[in-house]
Amino acid sequence: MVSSSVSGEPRKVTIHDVARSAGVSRQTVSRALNDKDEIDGSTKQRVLDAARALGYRPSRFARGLVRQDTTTIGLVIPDLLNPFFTEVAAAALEAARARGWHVVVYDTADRAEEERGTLQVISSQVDAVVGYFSCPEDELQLFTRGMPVVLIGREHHTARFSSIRIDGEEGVHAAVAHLVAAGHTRIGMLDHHGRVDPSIRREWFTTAAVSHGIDADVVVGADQSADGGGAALRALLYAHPDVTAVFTFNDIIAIGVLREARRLGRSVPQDLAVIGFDGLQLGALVEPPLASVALDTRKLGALAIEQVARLLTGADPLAEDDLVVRAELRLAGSA
Amino acid sequence: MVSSSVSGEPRKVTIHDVARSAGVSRQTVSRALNDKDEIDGSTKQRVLDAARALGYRPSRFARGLVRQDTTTIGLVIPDLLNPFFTEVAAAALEAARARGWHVVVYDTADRAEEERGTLQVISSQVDAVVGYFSCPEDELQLFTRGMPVVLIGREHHTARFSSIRIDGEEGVHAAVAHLVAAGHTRIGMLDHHGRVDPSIRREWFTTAAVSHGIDADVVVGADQSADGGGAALRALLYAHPDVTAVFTFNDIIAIGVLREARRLGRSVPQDLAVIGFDGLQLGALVEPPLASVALDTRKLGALAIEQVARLLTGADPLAEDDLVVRAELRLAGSA
DNA sequence: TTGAAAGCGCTACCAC
DNA sequence: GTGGTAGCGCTTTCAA
Repeated sequence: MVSSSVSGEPRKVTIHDVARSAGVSRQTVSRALNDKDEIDGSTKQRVLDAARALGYRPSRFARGLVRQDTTTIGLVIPDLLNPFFTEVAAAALEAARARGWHVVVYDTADRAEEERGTLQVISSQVDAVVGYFSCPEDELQLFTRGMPVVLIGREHHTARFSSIRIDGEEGVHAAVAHLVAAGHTRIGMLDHHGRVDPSIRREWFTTAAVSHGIDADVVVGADQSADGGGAALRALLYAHPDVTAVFTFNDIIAIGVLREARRLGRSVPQDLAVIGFDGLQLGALVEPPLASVALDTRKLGALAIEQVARLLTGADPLAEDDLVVRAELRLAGSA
Repeated sequence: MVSSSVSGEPRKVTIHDVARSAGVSRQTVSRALNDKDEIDGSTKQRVLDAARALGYRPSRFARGLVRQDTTTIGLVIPDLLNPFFTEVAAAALEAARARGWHVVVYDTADRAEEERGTLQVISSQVDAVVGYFSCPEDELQLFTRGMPVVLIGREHHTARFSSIRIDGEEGVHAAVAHLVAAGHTRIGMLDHHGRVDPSIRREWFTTAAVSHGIDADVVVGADQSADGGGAALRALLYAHPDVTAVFTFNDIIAIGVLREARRLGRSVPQDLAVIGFDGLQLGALVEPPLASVALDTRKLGALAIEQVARLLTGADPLAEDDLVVRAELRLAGSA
């Protein structure tokens, strides 16, 4: 039993209803609403009044169907509250706006489940997808069938999707070189933890440390939060009291380190030099300002959007070599 | 002269093309793509192959037209990089996701021009609008004709639009009371500047100060940035060297104050107590942690979405009294 | 200035 | 299991 007109659920007002109510044809309504010239002033007013009275709003689907001129892309972010992703999102938004595109933002809360749900729903809502995904490529491909996809921050390029790779090798090398030149011989790293394998950022650190002839195994895992950074610093200093410099997986962790160092009575950078990774704007707000192996997040977003544009129009996509953002050491008070 | 098939611009592949290519009808294509049961496995595969070969992707407009079940709202934010708006945006996204809605995010870069452009374009892309607008109501109404609109953070409710009001009166009163109880008699405020009239937050401060019998005119304008906060603190201390406590327009400014105080050799909270406004998560990252008259940004976002939902379904909208988020004093290391 | 008709690309509801 | 037909709500020809 389906009673069609229960309370609430006001049936959609269409252009037809407005036409009837104003005593004109649908085309005339369309003319009035779209500010066309070929319409009498009084008729137009009458139509507009009727439309308002009925609470009419044109269907964006019907309209989009007939004049297909809008591009909408989906931006998938693990956590908008994480400043790094905020910066990437802002950059992508800006680049998209420059092209007149619309961006639907999805925050997957860093959960695979949400990621899947987003993928399900996204394919019928956007023309292309940009963002971060942790799920396997097979699954990704399954849900995005044929839709252009650009992954951000993948460690390696993949065969099936375009991706923007982050290359921090030189930057991390420069960071370690700087610390060594400043006289540090025991440099610790606070890697992220929780995943099984060590991060690629740790690999960069290891390579750099080895090439400078210093220990590369003074590493402790940290939760990716300021609190996590603080706790990890304590653990690190407990295990290796002779450490005088720290490189961290990212800036958030580094900020926790700065805070914890102060609480421990260690002054930065005299007693402890700190270099983060990401180059967040946030790093300038703390005291001392955070040195960091910095990523150009705007370039990250712009590149992703550029590649999507090419994929969408069928133009030659950018080659892998061009889809790279290199991190650069940016010195500041903390080192 | 219209040459229809210039290079680039690949004409849209429709379900019809796929049907022809696979030698089936359009309905069968539809069935294959939508995972319906009533289709032979091999047929399905053939259709899927054809679709992929042709690079077919269903039109979201056509699809949306026929099964109108998706709600998309536009979220308009002045600056996504501003942590406060980031928090509001994240909250709105979360609330929208809980309802299965899509959210198109527009960053107006705090420019009236962009705001207008966004408004122009938004009306044909979303079912409702939530967010911040600085343009006059007339203009707003012009562009949003009939579309539900919920304004956030307006100082007063308006007749024409729903709005979520922020009420910091009690919170600011509590902040001043706390400072007075701690023995402070000269409390400065760093207001935002750039606008003509003093902010409503300043009014709250004034009221609270007067009611505690202390000067309410120790006020300096600050740019809404950490640097602005630092500069304003210097100006404030220069003009009023006896100030021992500062209340700021927002947390960003307060964080600049914290940093500047350290540089000036003033320890917080001993030499200078600091209380911000907003209650950003960011406040917990600095040292000492920032005391603040805190807003529940999640409630802000959730309320806005809730009201949009009511407007959209025709349910009874929330009354003005329910569309308020009250700020509460949250003490921390800085005060 | 206005109206009739066609069709955008897709899915739902029937027949077969 | 598959195909025809009829729309979804709108704008764009083209006639009147």
